[in-house]
Amino acid sequence: MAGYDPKTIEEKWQRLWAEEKTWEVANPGQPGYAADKPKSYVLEMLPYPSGEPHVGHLKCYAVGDAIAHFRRRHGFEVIHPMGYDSFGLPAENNAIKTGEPPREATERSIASFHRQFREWGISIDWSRELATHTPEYYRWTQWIFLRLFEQGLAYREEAPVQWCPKDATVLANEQVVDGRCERCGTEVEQRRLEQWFFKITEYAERLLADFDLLESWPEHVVTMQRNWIGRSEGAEVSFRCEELDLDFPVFTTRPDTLFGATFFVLAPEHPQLERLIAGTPAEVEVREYVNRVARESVEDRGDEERPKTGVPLGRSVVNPVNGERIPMFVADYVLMEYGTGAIMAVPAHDARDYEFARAFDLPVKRVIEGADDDTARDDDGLPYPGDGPMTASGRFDGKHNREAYAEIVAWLAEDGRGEAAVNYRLRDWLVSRQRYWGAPIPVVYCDACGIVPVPAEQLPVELPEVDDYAPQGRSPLAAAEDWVATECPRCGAAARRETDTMDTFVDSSWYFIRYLDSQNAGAAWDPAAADSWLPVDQYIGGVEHAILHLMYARFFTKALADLGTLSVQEPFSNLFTQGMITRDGAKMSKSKGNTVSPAEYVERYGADTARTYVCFMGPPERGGDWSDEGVEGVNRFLSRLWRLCEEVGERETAELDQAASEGEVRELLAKAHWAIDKVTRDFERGFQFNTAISAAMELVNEAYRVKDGLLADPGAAAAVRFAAATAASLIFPFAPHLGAEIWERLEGGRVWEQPWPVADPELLARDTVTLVVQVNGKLRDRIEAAA
RNA sequence: GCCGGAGUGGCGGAACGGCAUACGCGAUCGACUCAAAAUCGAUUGCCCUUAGGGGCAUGUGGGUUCGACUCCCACCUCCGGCACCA
Repeated sequence: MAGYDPKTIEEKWQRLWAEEKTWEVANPGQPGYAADKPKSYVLEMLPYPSGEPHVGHLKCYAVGDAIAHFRRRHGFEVIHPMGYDSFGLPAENNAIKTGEPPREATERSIASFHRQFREWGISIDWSRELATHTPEYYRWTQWIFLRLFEQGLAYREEAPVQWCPKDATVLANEQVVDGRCERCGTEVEQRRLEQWFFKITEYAERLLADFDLLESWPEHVVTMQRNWIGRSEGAEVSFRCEELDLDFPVFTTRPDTLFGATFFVLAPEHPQLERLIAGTPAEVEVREYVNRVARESVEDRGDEERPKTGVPLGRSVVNPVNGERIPMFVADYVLMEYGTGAIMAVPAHDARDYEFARAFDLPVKRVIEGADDDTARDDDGLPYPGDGPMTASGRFDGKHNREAYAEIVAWLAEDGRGEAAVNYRLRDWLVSRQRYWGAPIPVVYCDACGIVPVPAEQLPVELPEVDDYAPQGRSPLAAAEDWVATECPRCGAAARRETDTMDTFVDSSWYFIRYLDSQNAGAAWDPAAADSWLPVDQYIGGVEHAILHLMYARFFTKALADLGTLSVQEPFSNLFTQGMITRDGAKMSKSKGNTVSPAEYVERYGADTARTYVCFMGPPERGGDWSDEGVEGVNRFLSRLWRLCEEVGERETAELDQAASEGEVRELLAKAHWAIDKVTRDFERGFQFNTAISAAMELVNEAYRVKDGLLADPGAAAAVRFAAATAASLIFPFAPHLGAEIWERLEGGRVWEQPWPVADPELLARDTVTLVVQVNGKLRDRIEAAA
């Protein structure tokens, strides 16, 4: 009698799945297409191939694979693909450090990921595998770029951008965290550069509205995106500088406080600033201030604690509601990126304006009375951000400010002094990267024709080989002179290629569509394939992508739908975010030396143990601390299940019906049905795999309790066999090799071809309804009424 | 400051408003061993009691209910996100 030997079992089934291509599914029009089955697209976020897979990957794919298996056994045709997000900075930085070309390091890593995914026994349709760094893939990334360009959704513009001096590249706003580069932690600087942008702001409203189309996303992810988009309702109001005949529109969420504006502030980057100060006494001081601000780090500038600074311009604007002339300032607390880069300052009702007014000794004019019970902040209760009746506001005096709000906007709109407006915090997506290891932007610059898109038939614009990957403030591609020099596709004259590459988030914004038709050399995808599988029914990944990747992919889906190439508005109808695994309570990192190598555990305990453990640690959406003892515990359980199977496998067993009479045996059968019911419910309740696995453990424990002394009886042996087979069936989504092996030994055939077991309500009732013990009159009445 | 999420044994964590603490880990004792490992069995929320038994426990304080970890109100603590966004 051999013990549980995962190596033999796992190799056997992995070979079989590979040979039989068990998990491959066909598209419409292909042989084997399951037209009559409901479809389900189960997808885990594709890995970024750098080095070896870590436990985060193990958890993500173990959870995703369990979901895929559940869906299959609930009668769905499941598409479950895999690929690699293989462009990006780490491979390039490694190249700069070691001299190894990024392609080589990346492809080695991909090979390792691929091999380990197979060793984990993940049920992937490998015929659809893709890697975003291959010309076969990025050709279509470029194609999408050009479609967006045609629609005006990709545009080139000079803009102040976030620049990381260490990585020598610009970053998207989303990649700047606390004023630092998300990747390397260096403080970012501001620079003005010509860059490519995607006009995601045009979709701000739809990105917000279409949360309604989603079936199930974690509330906090939706909230994070909502905050990021940052929709504010208010009004745009024009203030006029009469001396220079210039209008300065401002955005305000508080048009009801317009009468309280006592000064006016421009951002240091405001384009009209130069005109306002040229030749005035303020000129020198303002320039110095602007230069000083420009040198400051984004982080320092964003510090709320810092005292307010600024410089008067010596100019004034007229408040359109009352004709008052109010002085103009430049101050760094006003941001060029938000609104119009200029504000009307209402110190009585805004904390920042109030602070500035105190620092510069400016008048504070209250226009909204506080409620009676308002506890004063300062001696006079200002700044007061709340509601109340209007005062010092001309014809609006005495009205409640909420009421006056709409009336003031309407009044301004009558003669074009202002109008209702909506503003977003969201900015356009900066996609240019002055880096080598990315998809080249498929554009040519011609002296005569300007920006010329590369014609579709000339795609892909292949990434050339270079020797030096180190960026020097321009893309390393600029050094590939032969490649840069080209001819204009429009007029044939000498022209130069764009040398920037695309942000890798562009690559990953559409990969889930390419999976559906990844071998298609003639198109990005076949619309019939996309229609048949999209949207992704269940998306699984880390919460760290809550804003970046998930919002970009939503934007792409909408833009592609508008182009007529997709028929869905949202890419992922259900999202599941798995929690992070820590070790000794800390985030794993190589520098801390607390990493866990999945390969090591798979080698020692087998993939089934490793996979089941990460699903058992706790609720999968929550994080958990890795524990070697916990792994042992799961391994113990699988070994016990194996032993149960071996022992019962040697016995004569009767028909289950004949066994079902005796008390203990009946109890075991009830337990099996309870476990079936529990695992099913835990899955449906949001992938509560930890408790589902617990139920399987309880079933095995119960089988052991019953087994001793009863196995000699063929009837009892049949019940134990039933319990073992049931446990194997239930555990299959987590430990597929062992589940398949035990099922084959006890029942014959393939467990994944069995429909998911359904609990017998009669046997269930026995276990669950006996719980009413100390019943009082009322409850007993209710039970009797029900019975 | 704003927005989310969470508070249950020594630990991870279970509980359609109905036996709180399932399952796992750890710990203690025992069986098998020359011994260890593995395996198997027993015990394991806290306090009191020789025992039988009793008392107290789901962050804190109230409320609804025959009955509350669960629902309602207030508060405390921790974690995550956003933050000079006008």
